Amino acid sequence: MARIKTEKNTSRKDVIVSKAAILFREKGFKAASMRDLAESVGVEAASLYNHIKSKTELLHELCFSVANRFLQKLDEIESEPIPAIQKIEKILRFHIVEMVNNYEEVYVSDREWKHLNDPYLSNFQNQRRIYRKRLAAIIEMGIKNKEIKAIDAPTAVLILLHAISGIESWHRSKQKITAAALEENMVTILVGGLTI
Amino acid sequence: MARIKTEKNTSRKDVIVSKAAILFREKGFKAASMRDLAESVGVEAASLYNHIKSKTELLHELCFSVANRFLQKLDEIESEPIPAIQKIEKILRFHIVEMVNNYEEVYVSDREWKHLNDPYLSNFQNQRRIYRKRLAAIIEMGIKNKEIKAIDAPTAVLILLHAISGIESWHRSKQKITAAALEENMVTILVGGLTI
DNA sequence: ATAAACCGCTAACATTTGTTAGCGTAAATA
DNA sequence: TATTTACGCTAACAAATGTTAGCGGTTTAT
Repeated sequence: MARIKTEKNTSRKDVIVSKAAILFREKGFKAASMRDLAESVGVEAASLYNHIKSKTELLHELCFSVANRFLQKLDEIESEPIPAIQKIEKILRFHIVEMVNNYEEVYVSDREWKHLNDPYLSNFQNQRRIYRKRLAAIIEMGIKNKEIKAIDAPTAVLILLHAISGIESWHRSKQKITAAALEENMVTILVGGLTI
Repeated sequence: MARIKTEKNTSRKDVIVSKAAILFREKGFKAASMRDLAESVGVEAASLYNHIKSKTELLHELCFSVANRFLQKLDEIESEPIPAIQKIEKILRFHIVEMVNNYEEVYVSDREWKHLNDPYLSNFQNQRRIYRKRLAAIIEMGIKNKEIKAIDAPTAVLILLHAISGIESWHRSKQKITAAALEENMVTILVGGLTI
C-alpha cells in the first residue's frame, strides 16, 4: 500500500490537483485519463476517488482557483489612483508572472475550460467576459485621457491576453531568456504598442 | 441511403475534412467522436471509412494544409526587396486574414497538433520551429537596420503569433467590429509596438 | 488499548471509443 | 444494356474510459 505523500499544509487532494494540472497541460483534459493521473500520483485509479468526486471536479478546482486569483488582483489594481496605462502595465506584469510561476494551472485554466460542465461552464464564461470588459474599460479610460492610442479596446484586450499565453512557447523553449527579461520584452512591445 | 453531397470540385473526403475542422474546433480533437462527425456529415460512422483511413488522418490533412499555406507565403514575402518591418507587417496581415477566413482549419492546426502521432508530430513541430526562426531572423534584420526596437526577437515572434490566435475571441464575440477594422487595430498595436 | 476514521487495493461495471467485415444498392463505365 | 466500381448500411469488435463496491490494513482519536 503506497500512501500519497503530502508535504506540510497540503492535503492529498492538493497533491492530486496539482499532478492533474501537469497532466492536463501536457495531454489535454480529454486525453488525460484517470489511470494516467493515478500513475503520476503513485496509486491505483480507484484510489483517487477517496479524495475527489470526479475528473471534472479537478478541472473546476484548477479553473476557478486561477480565475479567482486574477479577479482579486484586478480588484486591487482597479482601485489604485494611477493612470490607466500604468494599471494595464501592472495587470500585464501580473499575468506574465503568474504564467511563469504557475504555468500548469494557468495554462489549463486558459485552454481547457471548454470541458467544464454547466453550471460551472456558464459561470466561468461569465467571469471571463466580465474580466475582459473591465480590462477594456480601463483601456477606454486611457484612450479618453490621451494616454493610449485610439484603438478598439476589446481588440487590445484580446491581443494582450493572448500574447501572454504565448509564454507557453517560452516554457517549451530550449534556450530561454530569463523570466525577468521575458517580462521586460513583453512590456516593451505591448505597452509600447498601446501608448501614444 | 443518404449519399454525401458534394459541390463542384470537392471530393466527399473534402466534405468530411471540413466538417471535421468545425467539430475539432468546437469540441477539441479528442472530445470529437467519429459518430459526432458522421452525424454532422449526415451519414453513419462506419461510412466515413470509405473515404478516410483514420481519425488522425483528418488531423494530418488539416494541420499540414494550413502549415503549407503559411510556409509558402513566407517564402514569397521573404524574397521581396522591402524593409524588414514591412515584411513583418505583411506576414502579420496574412495571418490575420487567414485566421478570419479559414478560422476552423487554422484554429485546429494551431491548437490540436499535439494529438498528431509520430512521424507527423515531429515533422509538424520541426516546421513550426523553423517557421518561427525565420520570422525571428526577419525581426533581427529589422533591429540591425534600426527599424525595430532592440528587443528579443524570439519573444517578439511569440507575441505576434499568439496575439493573432486571439482572433478566436473575435469570432466568438457578439458585437464584432469588421474584419478590416480588426486587422487595422492589430497592426497598429503590434507593428506600433515593434517599431522604434 | 480499542474504536473509528482514513485510505489504498482488486474486481468489476456500463459507456463510449475507433475501426473492420460483409452485404446490398446506386452510380459510373463499357 | 451489362458490368464493375463506389459507397452507405447494419452488426460487431476490442480497447479504453470514468466510476462504484467492498475488503483489509493503517493511522488517528478516545
